[in-house]
Amino acid sequence: MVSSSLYPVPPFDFALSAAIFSSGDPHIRAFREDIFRQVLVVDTIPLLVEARSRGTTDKPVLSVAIRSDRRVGPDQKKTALDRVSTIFSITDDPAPFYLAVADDPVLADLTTQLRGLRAPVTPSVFEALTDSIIEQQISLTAARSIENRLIRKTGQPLQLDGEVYFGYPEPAVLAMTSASTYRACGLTVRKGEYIRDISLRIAEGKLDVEAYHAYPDTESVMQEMMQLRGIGRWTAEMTILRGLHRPDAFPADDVGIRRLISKFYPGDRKISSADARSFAERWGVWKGFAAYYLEVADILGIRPATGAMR
DNA sequence: TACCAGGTAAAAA
DNA sequence: TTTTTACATGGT
Repeated sequence: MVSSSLYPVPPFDFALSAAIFSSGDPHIRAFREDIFRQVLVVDTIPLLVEARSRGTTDKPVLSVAIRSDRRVGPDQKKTALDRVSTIFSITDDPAPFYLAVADDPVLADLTTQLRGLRAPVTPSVFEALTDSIIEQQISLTAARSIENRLIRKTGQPLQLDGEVYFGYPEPAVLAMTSASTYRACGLTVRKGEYIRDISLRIAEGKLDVEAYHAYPDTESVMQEMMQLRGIGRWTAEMTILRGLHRPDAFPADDVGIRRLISKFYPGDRKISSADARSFAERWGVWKGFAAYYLEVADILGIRPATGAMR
């Protein structure tokens, strides 16, 4: 076992940032008893990373243990640590975001109550993309159960201490996964086709979704992603927010986000996608992070101290 | 039981 | 060109 420390940019609240994984599958990715666990596949070797806080919100320190059934080299260790840094976006400075929403009474209060919360990022763009496809239309609970079945069925297993953990399947694996397997995991036949087609193009080297990180602006990524079958505006925005960690990606078509705006900014009627899109302009380039703070506040039952009307 | 839930592509009109 | 429909699971 290898252990290392990471030093996030403060303020960083590890327990708060990891809370979203509290209900996760312990053999895939979960936060239990103050420890975050996830399998990362590095150079085809599955590693179990265990991260816990050794510091405070203002002096944050993350202790990361890396476990495997094989020998872990220094390069693999570094890659795994980099991915943990990515997952919790520890190099982000929250200050500009907090400053930008200071004029919004609701967000100003929520960013105070949730100080140090980071929006988690998937270890790869590919993972954000496939998860977002699975989450189309159905409830998050239904989607999570389908995602977990697919990962257990196709992901790379890692045996440690009599437990079996699963890493997220590589594109090459999902490219070879049969229609009946996707269907058995609970995906629609069509969603299985979307994921398999995209995975195949990646495996063949005809598509590089990880390269989206280098694109200069969110709009250019959107346009490119929406050329892919199965990727509409909602899926592109969800993927960019969760996989690229771009603060300005805002899925205005999302029924959950619209419900959150209605809840935290009570108005006289339900809001449309267009309403949500124009409403979010108050948060400027930070609209995606703002939506995430609303979501976590909702999950944790946190209410703003001061009410605000639209 | 029926209906809705972080949509999308394809068929029908 | 615009509108309608099929899809699959989990919760209410």
